[in-house]
Amino acid sequence: MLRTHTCGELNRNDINKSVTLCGWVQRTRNLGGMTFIDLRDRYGVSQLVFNMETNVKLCDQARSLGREFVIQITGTVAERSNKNLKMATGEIEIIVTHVTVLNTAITPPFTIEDKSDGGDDLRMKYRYLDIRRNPVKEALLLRAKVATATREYLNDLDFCEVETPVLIKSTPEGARDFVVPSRMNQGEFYALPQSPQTFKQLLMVAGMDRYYQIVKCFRDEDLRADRQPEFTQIDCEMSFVERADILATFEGLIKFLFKKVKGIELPALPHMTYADAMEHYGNDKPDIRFEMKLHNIKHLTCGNNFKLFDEAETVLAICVAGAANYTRKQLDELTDWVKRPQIGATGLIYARSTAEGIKSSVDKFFDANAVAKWFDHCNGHDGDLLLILAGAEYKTRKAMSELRLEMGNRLGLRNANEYKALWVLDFPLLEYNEEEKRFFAMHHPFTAPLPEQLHLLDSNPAAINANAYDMVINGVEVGGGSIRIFDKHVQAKMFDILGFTADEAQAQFGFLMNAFTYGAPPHGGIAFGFDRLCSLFGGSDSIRDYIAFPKNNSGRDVMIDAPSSIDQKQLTELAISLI
RNA sequence: GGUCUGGUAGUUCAGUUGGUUAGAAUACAUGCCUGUCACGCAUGGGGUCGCGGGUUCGAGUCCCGUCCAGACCGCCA
Repeated sequence: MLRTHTCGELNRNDINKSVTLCGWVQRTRNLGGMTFIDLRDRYGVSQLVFNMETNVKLCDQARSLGREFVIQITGTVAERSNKNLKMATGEIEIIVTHVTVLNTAITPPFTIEDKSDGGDDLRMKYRYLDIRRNPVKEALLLRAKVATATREYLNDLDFCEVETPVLIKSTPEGARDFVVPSRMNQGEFYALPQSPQTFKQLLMVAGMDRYYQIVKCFRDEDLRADRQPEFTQIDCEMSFVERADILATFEGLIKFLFKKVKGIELPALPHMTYADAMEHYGNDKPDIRFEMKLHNIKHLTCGNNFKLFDEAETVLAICVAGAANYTRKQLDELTDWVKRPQIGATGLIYARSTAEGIKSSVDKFFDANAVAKWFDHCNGHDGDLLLILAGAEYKTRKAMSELRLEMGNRLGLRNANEYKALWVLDFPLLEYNEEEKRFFAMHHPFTAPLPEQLHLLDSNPAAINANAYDMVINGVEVGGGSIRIFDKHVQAKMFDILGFTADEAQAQFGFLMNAFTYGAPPHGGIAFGFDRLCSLFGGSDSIRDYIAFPKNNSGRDVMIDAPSSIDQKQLTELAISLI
């Protein structure tokens, strides 16, 4: 070992010990007769002292050390005369007797400090320097902690971690696949898994009973702050269970993680149906840290010759508690906000309830009594502000959901240190696509209908709810899953409803349907977005902070400059010609 | 595919109505300084104003195009 201790562990108990440390030069403070160096490693920072009176040559050597030089020093731990209580090692310093430069370094493109002067772009290009910084390092350590705790919980419950292949078969449903050409099978392609879905179901057929895997998944879709082309899931599956068993097991997991990682006792997770979530929050992943529910006031607004409301499919209101003092300027600004193309509302109607009475932006059409009824319907009181959007059902509900979250942000109701988790249940099984004139599976084609609705598969499949569930925390979908179809006839019927011919189904998923003929147990599972979970624990909106080497907005790794073109020889081997 | 925002020193940014030699902070270099810890002080070097075109006597500034980055919409079973 090149060192006896780390830079973060020494304290007053180590005084007079002779130690050897290795690390990077964080900063040099040259005071003339005396030089201080902060030496940094993964564990912390220790101050080194060099004194001109004691050793001129050593002092000169210390002064010549540049930022980020890698050095090894030997010296004696001493108590500081001036203590720095802001530092973990601030009571001691090392009186250095010997310095070895292990490596020099050129000046880094940005400062290696907690609050770096580097922009995102630059920090990604030099991610290996970025990770030297505390915030990024801590994020990776947090991630490792979450992974360890996950394995601890699942291993204790006899879950078996199994690796599934990364080179698999492309399937048309769902997200775009990343594809990999096969040299040995020219003209054919592997796909990278969007999830190990079919493999974990096959493991259930194989009798593995309880499986999990912390696994990379790949989706070739456009990116967001919380979406990467390769991301990590905690992928789980269980046999001989019903929905309640899965919910209990993985509610247990999330509670365990909160306890272990954050020291928080999470209360029991409430259950909410998809229908209720859409009605009250306009959203299938409601943020229930605050109320401000959506109310349909269409029935209270008809027949007053106000064309907008009369012709609207839906009139939705939210009651913003205590916001009646919003100024005209603020309301105009909110109106502009909802009119942005991303939200797409045509306008915003508001009403204030104050001690002086009720005033609305539609006073011309509705008297105070009429508007008072709206307030009553929304459980509003004096001092509250009603915000109203009207229009087509789907679009208006979506816009109102966005407005609700925005008001939550503006009023500080979305505290990153407060956690409200819930289960959303009973999603529709199918979605009808108008363009393609066919049904798509809302979750995936292996999701079982609710048992009591199984008979509707023939008569009215659109009315069926899936035996599926999402875990939502603070408005973030952290996990989702379902009880699976394990009957080959039901699975065949499902493919039929989704518009697969028997031959197509056999070609795509024959391996699974064949497996189901050999005795598939009832089973179900769930997958958690591991990166999102980590960012939630870390209190950040961006999962990139919790991924060691993330891709940028355009799916590029700017550090290694990937993707990149390949040479003609490689293309020829693969029998690929570019357009 | 679309909307919006940004691109000026190594870095983070400012730059007025289009007008003299494009600034600040920090980083870097040199010198001074014996208790600093965001050390201090002094001096210095450092610019293809993303790129291309246009308007103009004159463009960092206005216009068009393009590239890059970020946020969002579409997309993400």
